[in-house]
Amino acid sequence: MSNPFDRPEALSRRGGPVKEPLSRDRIVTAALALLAEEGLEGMSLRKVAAAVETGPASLYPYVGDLEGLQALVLDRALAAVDTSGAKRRGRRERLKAVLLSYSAVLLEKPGLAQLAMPAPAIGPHTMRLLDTLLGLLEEGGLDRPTAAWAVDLLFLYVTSSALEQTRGHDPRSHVATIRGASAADYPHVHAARAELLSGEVPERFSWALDAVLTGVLACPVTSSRQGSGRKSSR
Amino acid sequence: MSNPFDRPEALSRRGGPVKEPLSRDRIVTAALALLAEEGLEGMSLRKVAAAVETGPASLYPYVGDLEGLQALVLDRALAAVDTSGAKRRGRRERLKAVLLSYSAVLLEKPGLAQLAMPAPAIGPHTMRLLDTLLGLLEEGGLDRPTAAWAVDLLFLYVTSSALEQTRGHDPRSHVATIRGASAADYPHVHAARAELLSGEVPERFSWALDAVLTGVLACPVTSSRQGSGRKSSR
DNA sequence: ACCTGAACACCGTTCAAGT
DNA sequence: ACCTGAACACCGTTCAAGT
Repeated sequence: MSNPFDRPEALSRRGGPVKEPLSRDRIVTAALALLAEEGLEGMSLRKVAAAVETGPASLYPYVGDLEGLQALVLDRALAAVDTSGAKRRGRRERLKAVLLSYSAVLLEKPGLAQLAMPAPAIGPHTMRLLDTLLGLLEEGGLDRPTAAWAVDLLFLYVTSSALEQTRGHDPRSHVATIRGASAADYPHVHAARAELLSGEVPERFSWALDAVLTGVLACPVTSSRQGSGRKSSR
Repeated sequence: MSNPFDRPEALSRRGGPVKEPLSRDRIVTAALALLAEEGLEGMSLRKVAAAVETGPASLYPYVGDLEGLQALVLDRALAAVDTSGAKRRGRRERLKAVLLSYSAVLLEKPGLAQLAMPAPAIGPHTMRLLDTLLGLLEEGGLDRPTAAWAVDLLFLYVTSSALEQTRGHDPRSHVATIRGASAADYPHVHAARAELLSGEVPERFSWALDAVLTGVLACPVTSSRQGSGRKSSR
């Protein structure tokens, strides 16, 4: 019952006050704007409250606690994911297009990937994305149990990859650490240091998606055993 | 230069005071204990300082800021990863054994996966793990460019998977959300709801590792093009 | 009854004042 | 010169006092 999407927001009185009344929608909008401008730590309850011109205590009836607000903000942002993917020809291309759109949305605002990583609660837009991916995977020829497990793997990889890209972390330091790896202590890293640092991000991301999709297609879950799935459909 | 492993720690005077002198090692040990007991937010600079009986300002010369302390704690914890993997027969089994050990270490203490996710800085134990994985991938028949990109993919997946497991997040709510998906709004989720929730965690994790490894083996990077890698060895 | 200012119990980081 | 207590500028959350 901790899912903030389930909790009805407090209603403002009819014929309300002169000032624009507070609402969950207004709060989430303000929070998303703050996130875009200042990143995740800029989106504090106190700053959001200030942005809608009230005290921090007033947000609680509308969005619950900080985690609730974050879940609402994430799902609002994911409304921008393009799940149509209609233009591409092959199903695999459509699948990659949806995943790329999801990744692009996460990368658009600085703190979004951080919010998405542990997926605090699933809202309607996240559900739409999940549903689309499941559909494309099944259309692509995966049996249902494999598609169900694969969608988790894909989500996790794309989200964590976006998180890695988002957090600047001065790639400098990693580069320096890898370049500085001695052949004595870390022979494989030393030998592969050029390759470890090679390639542009989109190139690597695209390769990784292809690798995961290829692997998923080649590893049907049902071939071993799959416990609780009820029907062995198709 | 922000890598805390590079910064020499302040030296305590020879023939120091009566009380056990402060040191980076003592601080990191205390912090790791705090992490184990209270989780990530229990490991605040103030609490760590209290644990070593000093004021919060005193930690700065030894570990830098909070991020520095977190990087040191993570790497210390990763010392426990078993990179030998000697017992298993096949190379793929050895690879999986190392990844499972890494995952197990992350899952042992509540906040570790959170620390590892964005990999703030790479310490010696992380490097050892990276080196081992690279070696096993190359032994397994991957060309060097592919192994270099694959190790990133594997790291990201295993770490984010551990993070997902660690953060309790009351799986209840996700279960309820997926169970409650209407056939009208989310047809694929509705149809696959049993499969989405099926399987034990280790089973799913093992399957995902196999899928990723299979995909990686089937998708050599060099087959397309791989920009900056210098030599096309082997 | 609803709303919210002020209070509470924390943070990370800095800096001046002490030894 | 080094070390650190106290101060600074924040947090999320609660609750009593106001309307």
